[in-house]
Amino acid sequence: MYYSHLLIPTLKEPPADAEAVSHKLMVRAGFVRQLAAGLYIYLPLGQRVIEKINRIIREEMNAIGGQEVTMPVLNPAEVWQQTGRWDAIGDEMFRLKDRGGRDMCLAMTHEETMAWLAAHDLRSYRDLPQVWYQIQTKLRDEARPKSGVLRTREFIMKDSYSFDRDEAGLDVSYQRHLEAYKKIYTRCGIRFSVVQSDTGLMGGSQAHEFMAPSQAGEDDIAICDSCGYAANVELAESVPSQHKTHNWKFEEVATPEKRTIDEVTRFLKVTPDLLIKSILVITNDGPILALIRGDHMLHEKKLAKAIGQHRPAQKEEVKDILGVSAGFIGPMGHRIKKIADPCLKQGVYAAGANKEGFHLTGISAEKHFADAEFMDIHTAQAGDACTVCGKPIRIERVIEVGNIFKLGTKYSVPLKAYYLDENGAEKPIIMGSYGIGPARIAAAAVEQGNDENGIMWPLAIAPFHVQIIPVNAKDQQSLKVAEDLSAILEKKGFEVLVDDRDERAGVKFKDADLIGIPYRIVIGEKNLKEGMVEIKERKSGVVEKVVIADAPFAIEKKIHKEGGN
RNA sequence: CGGGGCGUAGCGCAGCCUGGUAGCGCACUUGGUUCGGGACCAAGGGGUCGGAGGUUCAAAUCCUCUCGCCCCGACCA
Repeated sequence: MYYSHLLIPTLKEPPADAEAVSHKLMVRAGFVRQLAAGLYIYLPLGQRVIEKINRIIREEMNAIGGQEVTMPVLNPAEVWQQTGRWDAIGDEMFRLKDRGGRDMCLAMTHEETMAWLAAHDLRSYRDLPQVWYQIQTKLRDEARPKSGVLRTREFIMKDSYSFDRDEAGLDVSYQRHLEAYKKIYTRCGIRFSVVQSDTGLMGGSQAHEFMAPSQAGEDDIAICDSCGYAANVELAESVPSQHKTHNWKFEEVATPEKRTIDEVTRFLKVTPDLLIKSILVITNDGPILALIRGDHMLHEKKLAKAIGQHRPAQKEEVKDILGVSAGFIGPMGHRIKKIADPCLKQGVYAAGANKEGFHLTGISAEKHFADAEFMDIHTAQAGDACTVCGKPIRIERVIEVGNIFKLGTKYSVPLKAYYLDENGAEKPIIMGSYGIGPARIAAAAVEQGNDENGIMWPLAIAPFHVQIIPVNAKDQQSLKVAEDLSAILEKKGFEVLVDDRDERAGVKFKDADLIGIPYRIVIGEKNLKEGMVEIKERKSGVVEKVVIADAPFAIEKKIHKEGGN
C-alpha cells in the first residue's frame, strides 16, 4: 500500500482540547477525527486497527462456539418496556418516535432484543446452550463524553449473550468467555487485570471486568499483589489501616467556623483518621446519617446497597433536620438513623457536636453510638489490608476494556424466553452477557505504548506490520527496491506501507514514529550502493543493517519472534 | 445536573480591556535552491471573527440571548 494513496493527515500539534495521551496521539497521527462531542470518524489507519481487533475478537468468539448475528440499532420501545428498562434508564438512552408516532430508541445494549430472539426461536433443552454475538454500533447519550475515543456517544461493541438451561450451564459459558477474553486482550498486546465488579444496572449474580492500567482510565481497582485479590473499588473490600489511639476526654470543644475535616484537623492538631465524617443523605424513607472515618471516602454504591436509593442532603435540609448547619453535625444528639463503617467500632474520635460551633472529642462507638447499624461503606484505599490475606492492597487507575455478567433470568422471564426440559416442563433460559469495546482496546494500547515521538502499536493490532521508507522517493532505484521488498513481504502475508511521498527524510521519519508501525525498512542511497538497507524497530529504536535480499527474512524472523497475529 | 474555560483560515494562536484597515506560525498552491530526523527564499490562495438581536456614524472588540466544544465535580460536614 502506498502512503500517497492513503488519507493520513498527521499534525505537528495536538488538538487544543485533547487531554488524554491516546486522544492527542490518535488525532495527531491521523487515526481519528472528532465530528462532535463523543462522535468520532475513523480514518483509514484507525479503521485498520479496529478491524484487526475485531478480527481477533471474532476468532476467539468463534473458538468458543459463538455465532455472529446482527441486531437492529433502532429498537421498538415495547421490548424495553417489558424488562422495565424503558423507565429505569434515564437520559442516557436516545429516544425517538417513528412516523406513526410509535416510541423507539437507539439501542445502548442488546439484552432485550437477544432475549426476544431467544423467546421466539429457542424451544427445547436440545437447543441449548447457545452463544450469540455481534460487533455492532451502540448509542448512549453520555452525560459527559471524554478522553477521545474512550467515552463516546456512539461506539462499536462486541456483545455476546449466552443461553443455558441452568446455572451450571451458565457457569460454563461464563468461564469460557472469561478465558476467551483473556486471550483476546493478550493477543491484542495490552496489559490488563481481571477484577470482580458490581452488577449494577445489568442485574445478575456475578460479574467481572477487564481492566487495562492507564492514567486515562475512569475506574480504580484494588489489587492485592500477594494473593491476587482484585476488584473494582466500587465493591472492593478492605480493612482500613489501624491508627494510633488518642487518649482524649469526652468533652465539648468550641470550634468556631471550623467545619471541614481539614479545618477541624488543623484546629485540633490531630490527623484526619481521628475524626468521624458525618454525611446526611435523604432516602425515600427519610434522612440517614452515614458515619465514616475522617480519612475515608464514602462509597456511594456500598451505601446504596445498604439503604437503597438516596441523595446527599442540601445545606438547608441539614439545618431543617438536625437543627445545626453542616459542619457541626455528628452521631450524637438526635434520633436520625445511623449507618457506620465497622472500622469506627475501634478507637476514640472527635466529631461534630450537633451544636453550632462545637465538636465533641472522646467519642467511641461503644459508649456513644452503639445504636448505629455497622456496614462497610468506605472506599478501599491504598495501604488498606486485603480482606483475604491481610497484606496491603494497592489502587490502580484503569480503563475498562470489557465486562462479563451472569444475568440469570432477569431478561428471559419478562421477555418470556422459556424452554421445555426433558420432562416437558417450561423453564426460563439462563442468560449471560459479555461486552468488549474495541476502540477502548485501541486507546489502551496507545496509552500503554507511546513515547515522546508517537505511538508504538503492538504488532497484532498495528495498522501495518512494516513501513518501508525510500529516503529519496525520486530515486528510481530506491523506489524499485521498496516495491520489490513490499511485494515479497506481502506475499509472505505481511501488511506493508510504502512511504512513496516526495518528502524530506526528516518528515518521513517523524511521521513514521508518530504512526507507530512496529517495523521500518529504510532505503537510503548510500546504503543502497553497498546493497544494504536498514531495519528499525519502533519500540526499541534498534537499527540493523542487512543486505537487501535478507531484509524480508529478517523482518519475518522478528515478527514470528514477537508472535503477533 | 453543578462549576469553570474556550469559540477569529484546515491546525495552533494573537487581536477584544481602551470600538475605526483581520493578523502570526504551521499546513496548502506555484517557482527556485536544498535533500538521512518536521529545510530555506520568493510569490500566492483561503475568514459571513460560532449564531441572532441590540448600542453606535462605525462592532471580532461593548450589552443581551442563544448554540457548540473542552475541563473539573457530582465523595462538604
